[in-house]
Amino acid sequence: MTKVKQKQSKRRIEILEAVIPLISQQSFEEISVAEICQSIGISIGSFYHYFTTKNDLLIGLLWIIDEDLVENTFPLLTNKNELENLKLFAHGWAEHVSSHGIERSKLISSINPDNEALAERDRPAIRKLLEIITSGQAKKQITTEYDADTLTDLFLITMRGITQDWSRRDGSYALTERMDQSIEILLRAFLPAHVRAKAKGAPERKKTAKQ
Amino acid sequence: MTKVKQKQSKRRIEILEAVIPLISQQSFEEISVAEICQSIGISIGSFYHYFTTKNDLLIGLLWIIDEDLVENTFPLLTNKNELENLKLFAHGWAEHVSSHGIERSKLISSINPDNEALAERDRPAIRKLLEIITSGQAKKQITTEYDADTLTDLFLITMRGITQDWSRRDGSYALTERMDQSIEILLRAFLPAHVRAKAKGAPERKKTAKQ
Amino acid sequence: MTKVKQKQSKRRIEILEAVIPLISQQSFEEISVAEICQSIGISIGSFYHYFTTKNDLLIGLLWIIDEDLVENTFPLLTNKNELENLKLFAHGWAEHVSSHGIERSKLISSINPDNEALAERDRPAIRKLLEIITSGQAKKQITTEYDADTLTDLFLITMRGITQDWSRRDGSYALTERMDQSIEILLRAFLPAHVRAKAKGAPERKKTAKQ
Amino acid sequence: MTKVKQKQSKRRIEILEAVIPLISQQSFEEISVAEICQSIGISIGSFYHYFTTKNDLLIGLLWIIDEDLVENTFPLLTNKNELENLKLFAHGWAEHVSSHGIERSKLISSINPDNEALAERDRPAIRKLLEIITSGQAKKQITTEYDADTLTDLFLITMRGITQDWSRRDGSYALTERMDQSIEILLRAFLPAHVRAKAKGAPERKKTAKQ
DNA sequence: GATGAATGAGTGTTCATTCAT
DNA sequence: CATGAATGAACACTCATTCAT
Repeated sequence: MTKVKQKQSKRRIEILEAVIPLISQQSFEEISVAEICQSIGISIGSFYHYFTTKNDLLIGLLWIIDEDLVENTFPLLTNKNELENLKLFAHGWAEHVSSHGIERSKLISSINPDNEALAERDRPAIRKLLEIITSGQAKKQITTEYDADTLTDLFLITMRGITQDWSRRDGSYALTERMDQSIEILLRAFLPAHVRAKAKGAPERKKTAKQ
Repeated sequence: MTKVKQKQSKRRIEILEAVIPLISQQSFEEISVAEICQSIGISIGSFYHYFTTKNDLLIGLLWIIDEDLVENTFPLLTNKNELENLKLFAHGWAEHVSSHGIERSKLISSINPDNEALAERDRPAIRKLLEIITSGQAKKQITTEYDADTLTDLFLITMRGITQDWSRRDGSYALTERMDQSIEILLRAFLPAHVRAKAKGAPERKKTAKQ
Repeated sequence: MTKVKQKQSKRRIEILEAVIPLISQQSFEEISVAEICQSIGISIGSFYHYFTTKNDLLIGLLWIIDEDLVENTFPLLTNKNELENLKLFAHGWAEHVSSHGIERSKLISSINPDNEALAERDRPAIRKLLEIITSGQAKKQITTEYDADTLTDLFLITMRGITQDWSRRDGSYALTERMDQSIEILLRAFLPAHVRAKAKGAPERKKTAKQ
Repeated sequence: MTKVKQKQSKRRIEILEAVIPLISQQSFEEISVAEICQSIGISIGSFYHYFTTKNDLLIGLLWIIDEDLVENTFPLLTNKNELENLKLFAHGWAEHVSSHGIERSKLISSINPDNEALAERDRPAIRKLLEIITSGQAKKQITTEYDADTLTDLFLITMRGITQDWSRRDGSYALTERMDQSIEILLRAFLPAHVRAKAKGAPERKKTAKQ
């Protein structure tokens, strides 16, 4: 992260922020470097001064998008009940994704796995989730039948799965509602045995947000 | 479906089957029509005799891949306990995916939602899952606190999420084990209230299959 | 002509006649042999049985189009006044062209001069015109200040020029009216000196048919 | 026009001028972009840096060819007798065409009428002719039995017809002589009634320039 | 730092023609 | 006579990247 951070000169960040809106309509692969440069008003030469490669731009984009998530969502996770924090986390994630357009959501999921920098993308989110779940297990709010890593992964995978489904369907339904409901169901599986016995489940039968 | 089926001449299917192994190494978008033709030993002209477009080839590929899944997995789902059938379904799906290489798995998830043929891809799987879950609810094996559509979607999304995680990580862990474990956890959320009280969860603490 | 005629088997003519309507919308070059075959319901193999080449088809097309002109226009040219016959000839030509669509008109003018058969296309028309003009000169109806060949060429070139202008403008005006008027003017130049002195020109001032 | 003019960078014009000789041998449609680039020694990438499309090149070519005609022919049209100016105009046109090769002449006449830029090509020429004829009518040198537009069109169509005949026959005769003679005859039709009476026509019988 | 002209391999696709059956 | 699968050179055009100024 530090290495990446050093690279982020002021101008570079300005360019990144100018590029982000372009990704709302066309996919990253569809848009050419020339188009990007013309749209944001810099020369191709300048572009290649700040980014070694088009892929380098992608990394930069993911970096600032992530920063955004961390800054806006993490501070909210202060609930005593860690299950609530998990719900808030998922809700914040969904809001973050849906507020930035489908293409950007696709951008995030279109990971080129060759790239180490990209593979590391989710680290802050993973760490935060792991903290919450570990804490929840300590507080007996979350089952200890499975270890925290396992539950973290499942939680993350489910969030990503929901997000992808939404972008596959071109954002045709309300992502946050859908996320809330799905996570509510998933979290039934996170309850410890003694709580599960008393749980009443969803108060009423609900239809999916998705049409 | 019939129209698609009519198109599937013997030679066309031969070509499709010859193309599949090529997708194990490079992504569909990375591989050019010329490369495909050279690899499988037909002329470009012949290729365009059987496929109107490169995208037409993609549709054809997804078609036979789906057929494969349906033929090999669906007949196994004969358990009286529908929760077991769900586990078998997910297991069969994971086996199907992992036995065919990462690239092919990526192929499946790289859906271009513009394409109706592709959008319909999951239909047989969705219908089958819906049947199982509906039947499970009728048999009081699955919670009725959420409707069958909602649960089906969550199940499908989780399966897809797991598969994608695996291909994102270039198949670096055993997909089937991972799938089995994750689905086992998810299915805790599917239990009806009266069953949950008695459930004992996982018999012993397990580490994730993923390293 | 005889050599060409021998080639014209019954089936060949049937095919030619089936192809003609296809040329009304798309140009000859735009339409592929495969499309032609599909449209008229023969196999590619059959096509190449009757035509050695796509260009061979073109020659055949021009041949029957010409026949049409000869059959429908020449019999009308029986006026005593040869200037009237010239007008009738031009009028018939214009009707012939405009009744068969712009693309067919373009087809006629898109002559590939490499091709001898095509170069000879206009011969019957030229011969007929030459007859009329020669006769007109003999009858003192047409000036003898220029020889018949010269006048014939000018007449033909003007007719073709008018036709081309019309097809260049995608048939946006009435060709026959335009032809009549232009030829009327041209024929003023064909009058012998003693007639010109008495001529009154056009009875009234006219606007061009073309908008 | 201004927009087009702005596009004409120095390098672009250099390329256009380098392309012109290539069109003397093969038709524009026959020559590929790759061939053009190789012949004039630029990369395909460079070509597409200056021309958005192969058709864009065509427009550019017509543009500079027209400029040439205007610059070299229009200044000569200063005669008091407008009929003489018409002859000079036609002569200049013929010289212009024949000095630039048949293929270039074909290029000019192979107008794709979809293209607005191309449709406007003749405008300067049309306007100039109209001026001459209108002026000639005012001076009683040209008949007023037909309006200036009609006569202009006929004149232009005849010139184009002659040019096309010449290029159809692969430039096998002297275009300028042919043009002069044909226009001389045509202009007999342009004479006002009172002049026609006195006209003596061609001083001696001439054979067509064309063999 | 900034520019943008130059590069050229690569793309998906077309199509007249051949020929074994 | 008839078929249609097979061919493969050719096409217009794209685009990430380099580098001299």
